[in-house]
Amino acid sequence: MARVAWREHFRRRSRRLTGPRQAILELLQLREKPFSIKEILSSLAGARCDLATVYRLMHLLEKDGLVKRFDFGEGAARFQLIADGDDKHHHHLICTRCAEVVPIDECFPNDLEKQIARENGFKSVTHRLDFFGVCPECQTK
Amino acid sequence: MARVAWREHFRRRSRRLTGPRQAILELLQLREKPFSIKEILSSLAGARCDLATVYRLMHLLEKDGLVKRFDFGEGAARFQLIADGDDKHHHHLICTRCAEVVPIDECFPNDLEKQIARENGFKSVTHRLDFFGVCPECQTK
DNA sequence: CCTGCAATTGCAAATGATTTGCAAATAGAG
DNA sequence: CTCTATTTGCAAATCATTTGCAATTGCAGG
Repeated sequence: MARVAWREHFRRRSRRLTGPRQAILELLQLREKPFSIKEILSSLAGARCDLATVYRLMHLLEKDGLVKRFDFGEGAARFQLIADGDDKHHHHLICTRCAEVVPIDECFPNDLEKQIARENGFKSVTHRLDFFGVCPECQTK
Repeated sequence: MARVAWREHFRRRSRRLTGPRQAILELLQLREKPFSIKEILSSLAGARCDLATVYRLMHLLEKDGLVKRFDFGEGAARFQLIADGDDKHHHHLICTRCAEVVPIDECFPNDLEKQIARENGFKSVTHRLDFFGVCPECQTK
């Protein structure tokens, strides 16, 4: 999602593209890895802004579907800009060292999920599937 | 894991089977669903004990492999006694209403995991797979 | 370009989960 | 029954996240 798109997106919802917001959005699109709130804050060197502002913006972007929230079990959430058209069900391969996230299209077989639901009498069954490992880059360090 | 086994397990590690510990262990084995710390504390009606004691015991039991920690994304951890011999890789079907947990033997195909690792150059790849839905019991409420 | 006001921000205090320091209590080996 | 290392309770500390509120500031409209 490009700069122009934000302006559009924001205007349509009568949301203001303020300094902090622009800085954070620019930062988010620099890298495809999800950022933690702390990373965002410390990477905002010049355009420092408040912790609460970052949290508030992440909530907003998440609600608007511009950002995806991750929980890698680190005790703090991570956020990543959602690429254009990237709104289908898929999974992630996460580097446990650097938090790089690779989208994975392979999915747990749908039939198997239905079977599991049926066998146990559960309804509305969904699943969460993530892979954890060490990325090529981190293997060399 | 039965009462006798704890005593044994504890003694071997020179850990003391105190009042609070017994009460919590008894409670944990009452139900197969994982407990949150708050549930443990409030269910300990008679034998009330300190919050810190519960947290400390859960850490200890987790380290000893007597208890499994769950994170259902509720913002607080849950813990469940590990059944005898239940130490193999498996997944869970979790009721989003009552937190009941059903162990699931079906697993994400190993070959597919290897393939994903290979295709992306990742090493030491593992996965986390959980199913969420509404259990039979909760469907009737 | 200027104005008005609702949307935002910064700051500090509140929350909620979890952890920790420490002195008092106590299990259990001998 | 004694002695000591292990535990406990309590209070204060941490950490991530949220919230109240007064001060700021986009931006729609003149």
